[in-house]
Amino acid sequence: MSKTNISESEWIVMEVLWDSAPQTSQEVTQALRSKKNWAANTVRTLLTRLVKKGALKAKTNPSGVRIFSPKVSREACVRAESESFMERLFGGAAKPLLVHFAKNSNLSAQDVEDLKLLLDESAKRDPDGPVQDNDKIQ
Amino acid sequence: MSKTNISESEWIVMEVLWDSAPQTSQEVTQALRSKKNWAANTVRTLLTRLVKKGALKAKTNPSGVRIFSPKVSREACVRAESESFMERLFGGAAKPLLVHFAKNSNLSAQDVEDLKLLLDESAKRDPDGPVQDNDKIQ
DNA sequence: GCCGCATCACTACAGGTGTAGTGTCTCCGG
DNA sequence: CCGGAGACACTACACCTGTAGTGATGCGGC
Repeated sequence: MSKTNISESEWIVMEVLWDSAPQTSQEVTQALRSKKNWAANTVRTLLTRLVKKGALKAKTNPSGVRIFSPKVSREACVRAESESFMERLFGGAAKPLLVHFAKNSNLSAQDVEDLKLLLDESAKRDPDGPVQDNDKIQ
Repeated sequence: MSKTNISESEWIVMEVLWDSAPQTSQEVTQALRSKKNWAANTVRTLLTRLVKKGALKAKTNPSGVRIFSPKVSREACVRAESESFMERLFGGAAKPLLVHFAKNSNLSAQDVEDLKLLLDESAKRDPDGPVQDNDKIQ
């Protein structure tokens, strides 16, 4: 629920807040000055929209300045986005996705090692493996 | 280039055409009837937009009926979408992405085996691994 | 005490999306 | 030859996005 739908620009703003919170709109604008040269009002609009969407919470201090903090964790959002991405492009199945990225990326030998270890652990956590996640493939 | 920006609904239509082409708008509508109960006009609109975007090509037969085929390959689109997804959520780095999906999916033991083999191959293709794909991380 | 700067809420506006409805034309069956 | 079934191009329209501009307001300095 709370289908938090964060757009691309909004995501960039969220990153700043996930990186360090709480921050005022001015601080966020500053933090973004290098990558996106957005007008202060643009950032404010994005912040306001994110509050309305429930992704951020804002406290207004005595002088009326809003101070923003994330209300949803980066992890949760990444999971949600990843889920929908996997659904869209790979019919909801993780394996083809992993195959795709494993093939299309240049991983260092070290990366490959790390990933293999991780896969082993995942196999250990789930010894006999799911029959098939048919429930997800619908 | 040809920044083909395919929206979510459009993607669903593309899947049908990637699956089997060429098809008329009616055939596509039929094919989608089960998952999305779209009006024929809705499908037509999506098809038209996709042609305008250059993702599909249409031939009009003598009786004025358009027959659609993909103009871009599914593979290329998946690559492009994956690229931008990886950029957005994982700063363009494949490894954290793979880690994320490896952790958050239930893979069967068989899947894990397959993936490990694939990783090995990828390591073989690229024996010493890239120093780091700094060129991509910008 | 007044001015300017920062901040806020509100408004704007064009282009993309989701989801059709309308008006027109054409072809096939009677 | 006419009417209905489909197809087509256009139009519609609300909501989302990206990117601000405006007008009110309050605080800190002179």
